Formats: sequence, structure tokens, C-alpha cells
Amino acid sequence: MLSERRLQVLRAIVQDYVGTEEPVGSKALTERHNLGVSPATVRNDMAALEDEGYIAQPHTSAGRIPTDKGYRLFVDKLAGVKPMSAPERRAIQNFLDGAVDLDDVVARTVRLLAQLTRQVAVVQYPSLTRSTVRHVELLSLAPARVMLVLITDTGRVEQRMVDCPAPFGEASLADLRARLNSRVAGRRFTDVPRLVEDLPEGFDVEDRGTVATVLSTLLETLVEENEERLMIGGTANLTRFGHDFPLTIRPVLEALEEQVVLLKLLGEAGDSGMTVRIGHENAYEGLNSTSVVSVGYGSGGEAVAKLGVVGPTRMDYPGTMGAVRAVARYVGQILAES
Amino acid sequence: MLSERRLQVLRAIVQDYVGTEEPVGSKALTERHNLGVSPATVRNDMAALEDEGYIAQPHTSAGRIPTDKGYRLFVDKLAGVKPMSAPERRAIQNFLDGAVDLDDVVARTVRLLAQLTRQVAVVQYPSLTRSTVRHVELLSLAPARVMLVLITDTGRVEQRMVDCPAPFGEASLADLRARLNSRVAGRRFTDVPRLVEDLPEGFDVEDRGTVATVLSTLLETLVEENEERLMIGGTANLTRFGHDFPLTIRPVLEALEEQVVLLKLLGEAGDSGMTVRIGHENAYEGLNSTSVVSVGYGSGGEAVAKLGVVGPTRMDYPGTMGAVRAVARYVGQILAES
DNA sequence: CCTGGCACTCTGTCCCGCCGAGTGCCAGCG
DNA sequence: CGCTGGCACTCGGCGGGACAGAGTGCCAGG
Repeated sequence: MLSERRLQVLRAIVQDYVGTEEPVGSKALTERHNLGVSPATVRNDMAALEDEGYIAQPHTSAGRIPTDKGYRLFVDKLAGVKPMSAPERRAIQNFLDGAVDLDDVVARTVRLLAQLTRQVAVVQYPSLTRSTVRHVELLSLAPARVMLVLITDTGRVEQRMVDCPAPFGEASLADLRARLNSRVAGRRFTDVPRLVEDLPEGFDVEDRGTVATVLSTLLETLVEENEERLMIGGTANLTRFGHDFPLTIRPVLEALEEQVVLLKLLGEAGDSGMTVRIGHENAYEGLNSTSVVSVGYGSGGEAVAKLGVVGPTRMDYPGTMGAVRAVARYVGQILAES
Repeated sequence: MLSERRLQVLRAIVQDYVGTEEPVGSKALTERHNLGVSPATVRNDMAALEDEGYIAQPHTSAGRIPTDKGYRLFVDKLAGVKPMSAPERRAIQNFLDGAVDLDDVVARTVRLLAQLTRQVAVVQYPSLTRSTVRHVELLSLAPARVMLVLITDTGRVEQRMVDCPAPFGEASLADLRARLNSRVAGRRFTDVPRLVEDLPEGFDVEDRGTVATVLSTLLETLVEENEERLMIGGTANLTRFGHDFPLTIRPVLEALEEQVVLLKLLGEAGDSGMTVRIGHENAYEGLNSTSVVSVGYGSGGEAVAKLGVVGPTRMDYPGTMGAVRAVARYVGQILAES
């Protein structure tokens, strides 16, 4: 167990290193933080912290920098979440309130997060899985061709074309539309399969095939759309990454383009509360020198999707976490209102 | 007027510089291209080319590099468009054929372009302006609340919420839906305003306000959606930009995030044929050290949107132009089929 | 357990000199 | 008149050496 002062030293090292981007030495530490002890003492503490793996030296006789393990301890025990100031909160709210539709909400959220944190922002579109059906519309485009439109409570619209096995009259279509909506409107997506299971039985034999086809397309849509979309922004902030540029930035840009990677990344994060993944804690190799701060957001108390930022492990964790949390909260409110 | 040989020298300089990324000198030129003359002669030619502003020296006694003006001449007069090889064409076709919907087509196109050119790819979604209406759907969500869904022939779906000035019955809604579709289905977006102008007149007085509201929302959607969307990819290729990294790359990343800038960029490009904007020819300052190669694409003979790539002025113009042209052609085919 | 002192180790940087690539110019040649 | 070889000059890049500064580890004393 580390003594209280050693923890303070670690905290000071993290703070200074985040601020200056340079390895921090014992003398500078005692000058900038009044620890009440001499540099020599701090040196002993640093040696201990290094033994434990919390900090490291780039080379002999250089200052120390925190390791991933050091940041982890810092985040878990030494630093809180820095709340946004009142003006900041107002600014967030104003900015998000201007959104006109779901796309706009997501787009604004990305911009906002990127600006607030000066890092790369990632926002997942509200997931279908946890949302509910507002309406299902069926349109006859040709005798044996139906367009299926699915509208969700988060304002998202998905459409699919259905080729029917047999011609399907307007009357039957209207009938199906009515029955379908009465069963699934307002229900959760996950419940839909169960709810429509026996629906074909109420129809004429010659229409059953078509009904079944439409239903299976609907279910397909629900599943497929779990291949969720996301939006990223603030990549220009990557230029503030470090000096050893191309090498660090390249894999990050690649990762950001691979939506699959990002979705997995967000998916792995805990479902409730804020998750911080530091450096090598990220499964994807290209992100080993970055940290990901993410949190779920949603219209009710329940999270429907996640958002977060990707930045260098050397980031201002309290500030970033504060911004991420605040933005998630307000986005949730906006979604609940609309 | 420049002599034939001087043009050859310019061409050789561009080719070598693009290949090596290093200023090219007279000796190296005579060795790598058999111009049939001595370095001294080439030096005289280079001096002339420099006087005319086609090439420049980074410092006294260094080799020459092409200027924007030099690239311009190269593109206009000295180099053709390098056609894709047969296997490449097959690969393009195979890759694009796998797409399942419009989003997928665009996404695949971006990836493909980025890979082929090893640069940043930009693909504009097919514009609504030039496409036609497939169907307009109206859904009653509440007595005085209607959802408007617009489906285009390119498979795009847009939806808007409409708050009506007065309650609107199901029967009226069905009536409006039917009349609206009979007028606009299959018509071009640009014709819609004219076609629906007198529609409210056929309705009861108490419904006219609502009908007008719905129509104006529809028209709004058409206009607003001219704020067209686009997709970009291959930003990781920016890392191959040059040595003076952060300075060059930052404004480019910023420009890429500003969809407005990009749309303007594509919009400024000529409507027919391929457009190449080199360095300072780009109005946006952040892109002064990049070139933009763009071309329209579309399902018929007509362009419905544009696509292109953004790369360093020092790029392989013939190859890039060939790839851009080929991709645009195949995307057009895909759109025509679906 | 903390402190001041001391010797040691590195890195980053500046300076210098050299090398090589490239140039411009000129006189000569076909 | 245009091409060529030769020549003197310029300049950036690179390697070596010296130096300063920051930081460390260790030790003896309070």
C-alpha cells in the first residue's frame, strides 16, 4: 500500500505531465506543488512508485512519466470528475437545443464534445434494440412489391423493399398494416418477434405467404440495424497528439475509420456509468497509446447508446470525464423531449 | 511558347518529383529519362521553365520542384488519364456490386476510392434536386400531428414531423395522401412546387390550413436536403503527406470536417467532365497545398452528385484521375440498376 | 524518516567543418 | 544558333565534439 504522500506525488506527476507534456522531475514537483518535503524525499517516493510500476523514465536521468497503470490509479482513486461550470452547462444546452432532428442532434453532439474536450469525439446513434416502435408503414409500390417503413421513437426511419410471393391487394395491405401496428406500436424492438409470431394465422391462406415475408423482413430490419451507426468528429485535434506524429496518429485514424472497431470499443465499455479505458486496456492495438472515455446516454433513465472521446493517454481525465458526462446528460434530455 | 523538349523536361520533373518527393536536379533527370541531351542543356531549359513560373527551387542550389502552375500545365497538356487495368476494373465492379442499399453504395465507394488512390476520398450522396419522388407517405401520430415521409428513387428516405394548425381526420389524411402521390410520384423534385401549388383548393375550408402546412413542410424538405450530405474516408492516408506534418495536415482535417467547405468545393467544380483543382486554385485556404480531383456521377447520362479525392499537390495525377473516373462510372451503373 | 550534498549520467543543442548535389555561366564546337 | 563540357560557387545535410542543464541515486547526518 502506498502512503498518502506518495499518492499525492503520483497525482502531481500526472497533472504536471498532462500540462507540460514533458517528463517531470523531483525538483519541479516540489516547486509547483507544495508537498512540504524536499526534492530528495520526492525522489525516494518516485523510486518507490517506479518499483510499483506507476511511473517510468523514458531514459536514465530523465524525469518520470505516468504509466498506464499510473493513470489508472489516478482515475480510480486520485481524481474526481470535474463538473462543468454553469456557463459551460448553459452553452451545452443552448447548442443542443437548436437541433432539428435526430441526425442533427448527433451531429451537434459530436461537434460539441470535440470542442469541449479538444479531442476526437465519437457518438453512437441511438440503438434500435432498446428503443420502441412508433409506427410501421406499408406501401404498395406494385402488385407484388411492398415497401416497409419502420419509424422509431427516437425519430429514426428505416425502410426495406419486400418482394411478395403473390400479389397482395390494397385491402389486405391495409388490414395487415392495422393489425401489425396495433400489436407493435409502442413496444420494444426486442419484444416484436414474440408479438407478431402468430399474425399470419388471421389471414386468408393465399395471403399468408406474403404476410410471412413482410414479417420476416421486419424482423431482419430489427436485427440488421444492430449494426449500429456512429459519427465521429474533431479529428483535427489529433494534430495535438505529440511529436512522434505519423507513427502514433496513423493507426488511430485507421481505427476511427473502422466503425466495427469503434463499435466494439464502445460495446466493451461498461453498460452503466462512465468507462475509462487507458492505453493498453484497449483491445485494439492501434489504440494502445490512446484512452477512451465513454458513457451511455438515453432518453429515459436507460441508456440507448454510447458516446465518448478518444484522446492520448496523456489527457485531462477529470475535465474530459466532466464534459462527457455533462454532454451525455443533456443529450438524454433532448431525446426525452422530442 | 515552350519548345517540345522543355515540355518533356517539365513532364519528367513532375514525374520524378511525384515519385521521389525530392527536388530533382538536371543530372538525375538525364539519367532517368533519356532526353538525348546533356545535363547542361537541361539546366538551361530548367532556367527557362523557372522564369516562366512552372518550377521553383526550394533554395539556391537545390533541385527544382513543380509549382502549381507547373502541375496545371502537366495535367492539361502533358499527361493523359491513365486507364485502369482490366483486373482493377473487375475488382471495382465486384466490390461495388456487393452493396445492399444506398448507404452501402456510398460507403463502399468511399473505401474503394481511398484504397485505389491512397488518398482521402469524398463522395457526395446523390442529390435530391435531380432525383424524383417515389412516394410520399403521411402518418397520423396524433390528432394534430402528422409525420411526413419522403421516399426518393435513389432509395433515400427523409422524414419530418408536422404540427398541424387544426385536427386532421384519417379520411382527410388518406385523401391528401392519395392526391399528393398522384401528382408528384415519379416527378422530379424541382417540379414538385409547381405541381402542388393549387392542391389545397380541393379541400374543405377547415382542412386547408393543415394541407398548406404539410405542403410547405414537404417543399422545405426538398430545399433543406440540398444541404447535401457526404461521406469521407481514407483520412489515414494523410499521414503520407509530407514531413512538415502537423502544419499541413491540420487545416486539411479541419476542412474535411466542415462539410460546408467540402460541398462548396465540389460545387465549384465543373458540372461535366473531370475537374482538377491544384493548390491555390482551391478557394479554401486550408487546402492550398492540396489538389482536388472530382467528377460528377449519376444513374443516367446525367450527374446527380459528385465524388473525388483530396491529396497533396504532389500526387500521381494520371493514376488518380483514372481511378476517379472509373469509380464514378461504375457507381453510376450500380445506381442505374437499382 | 527526512534532508542536503555530491558525483554521475544522459539528452538536447549548438557549433563547426566537410561532403555532395546542384547551379549558373562561359567558352568552344558542330 | 543551339548544345556541350568545364569550372567555380552555393548551400543544405550530416557527423563529431563540447557543453549546459536537468535529473537521478546514494550516502551521511539530523
